[in-house]
Amino acid sequence: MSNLEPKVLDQDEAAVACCSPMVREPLGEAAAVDLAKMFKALSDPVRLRLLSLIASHEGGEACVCDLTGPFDVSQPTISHHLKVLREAGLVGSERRGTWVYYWVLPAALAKLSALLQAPTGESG
Amino acid sequence: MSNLEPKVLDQDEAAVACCSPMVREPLGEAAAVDLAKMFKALSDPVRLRLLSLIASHEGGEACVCDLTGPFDVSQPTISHHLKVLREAGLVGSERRGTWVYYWVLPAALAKLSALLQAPTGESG
DNA sequence: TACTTGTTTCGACGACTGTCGATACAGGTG
DNA sequence: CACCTGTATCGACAGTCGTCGAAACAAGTA
Repeated sequence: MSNLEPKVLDQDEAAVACCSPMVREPLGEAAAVDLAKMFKALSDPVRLRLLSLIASHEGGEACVCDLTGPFDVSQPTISHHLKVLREAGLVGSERRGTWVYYWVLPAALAKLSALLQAPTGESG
Repeated sequence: MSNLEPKVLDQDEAAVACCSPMVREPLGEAAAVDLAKMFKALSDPVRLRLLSLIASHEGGEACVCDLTGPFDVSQPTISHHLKVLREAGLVGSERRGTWVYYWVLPAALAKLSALLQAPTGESG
């Protein structure tokens, strides 16, 4: 098909897609609510470090016992932050015997990354 | 100088660079604090829509008068959110006569986008 | 069973956030 | 000057968030 006529994207379509750069088309209200939850999960320094600690850990996953050491906050607080990351869909978790392991869900990060992609070469 | 010897990245350097994917190396505490502020600015649906509305607006910039219409919140609230975006370094603004114009700072978005880039092909 | 270790949940507290109406400020017009 | 429009700031309020200690739950060991 030709693209002679300009494509018209309505808000709903942007909301469903929700993965294309936000600089190209306005975000729908529903998509914004959904994405805001993910960004909120990233809006705390401890959670940001937790995420990168998990992602960069050997094997791509880390036990909670690996994650409590590097922080000044209590272990229940770490557990709380991990729960926030999990409920935001940014990490997965599984119990194996005594320990609970967490890993990053790459698709979620990629989704946010794509959304923020800006045309730096053109307008910057 | 040659770069024959392998480069060693310590935490401090990661904190300064703060633009490489967080999945490769743990984020430093200072970098995490800095980045969390930006993500916090993105953690509200109204601000997310404001940002995409500004970015996708004709000419890459939008007057505040273009931004108050699409929302159910009051004008002072929009002004507040724009201030948050500006103080987070995500948008720039300038007064021209009666109107105030806002535009997206692409480098900031690119910085966050790069940080979130995940190796989807390898581990996902 | 009792005990130990790893992890989550609970309840509480202070701090921060999003929202509003009222008000102040900036700039154009008559 | 007075007046109007566009935008930002102020002060207040309800709701949310990050944190803690205490307690509960999960799983292994003796």
